[in-house]
Amino acid sequence: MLQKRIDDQPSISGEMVREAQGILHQHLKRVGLKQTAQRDTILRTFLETRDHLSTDELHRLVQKKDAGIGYTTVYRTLKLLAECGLASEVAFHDGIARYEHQYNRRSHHHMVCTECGSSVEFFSHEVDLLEQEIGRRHNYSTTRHTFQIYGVCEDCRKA
Amino acid sequence: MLQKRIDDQPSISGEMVREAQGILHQHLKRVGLKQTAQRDTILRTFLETRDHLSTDELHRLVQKKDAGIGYTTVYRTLKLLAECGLASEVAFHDGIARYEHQYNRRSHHHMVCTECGSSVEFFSHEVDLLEQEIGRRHNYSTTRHTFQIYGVCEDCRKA
DNA sequence: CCGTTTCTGAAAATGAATTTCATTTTCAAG
DNA sequence: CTTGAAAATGAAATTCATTTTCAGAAACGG
Repeated sequence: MLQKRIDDQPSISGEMVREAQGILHQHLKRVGLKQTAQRDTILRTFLETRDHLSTDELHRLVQKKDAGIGYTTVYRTLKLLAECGLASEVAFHDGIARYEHQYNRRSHHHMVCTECGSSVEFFSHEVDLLEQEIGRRHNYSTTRHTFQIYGVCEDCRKA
Repeated sequence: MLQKRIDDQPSISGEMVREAQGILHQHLKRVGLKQTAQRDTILRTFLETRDHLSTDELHRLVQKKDAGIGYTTVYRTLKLLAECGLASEVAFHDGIARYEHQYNRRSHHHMVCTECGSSVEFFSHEVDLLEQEIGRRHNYSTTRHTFQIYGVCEDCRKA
């Protein structure tokens, strides 16, 4: 699935992979879980993409590295990554749960084409401020928000 | 499920029900479908609530009026209502699709308590402007957006 | 090493959403 | 009014992503 990014960075560095792995290992130790080759492979594969991956898509990528790793383990590891802040779920409203990197990423949002499913990321500090303001006004302690715009991209309008 | 509203109106008037029914009937005719007692009952029941209803919840309410109306028909009618702009889907990220009135409602958003599931509605014209601006900037013709804030409400913080 | 705890992955279960299909109803033309 | 073609209905079956189960395998503190 196509995806434009506003903050295109060079692909992930070995440095970042090591740091992320450290975060995962620390999290595992903290909650009394074990560190395994599968979990490391899944994390590495996840970090190497810059897409919004469904469990199924990540599973497919992981299998290219180690065909023995099953869907279930990918599913469970994505939950772990979300737990320790390395990934976060992002819902595009098409019935499939997707995850994206959270580590070292600025808060951002998505605009999704309802024709072809491609997406654009954008940043808006205003939205972050709005979360705080609304929370204050109604006495919620806010933790996060979702903001998505739906529409039709230029290419699909032409076709 | 508790729900605070910013724009509490008196409950729906007979006038509005008739107008909404007109919109539905016109839509049915336009796409070559037929008007039925079930569809009218479902629409009326839907309009009488001020909540975010799942198909299942609406089905339960509808059955109080006509126990013969099945889940499937409610499901299909909700899609019809969404098609003609009387309802719109709103996802609270708990795996259940919900619908709310769209007819005669100002554009609004939700803040949801992740502890008890209660929600507050709020309005923010800024968000509407943002949709337009981002769309223009990236050449999308935007149709809608979703914006939800998640947090913990005052009551749940106390408990 | 050893033993206990956790992990793994195939398969089964879950559950909301959607489709199927036999029957019933609508509605417009005669 | 009929009438019959098209659509609607609703119970049941299906789909499909997600989640759980369970028996064997691997991790790691002692």
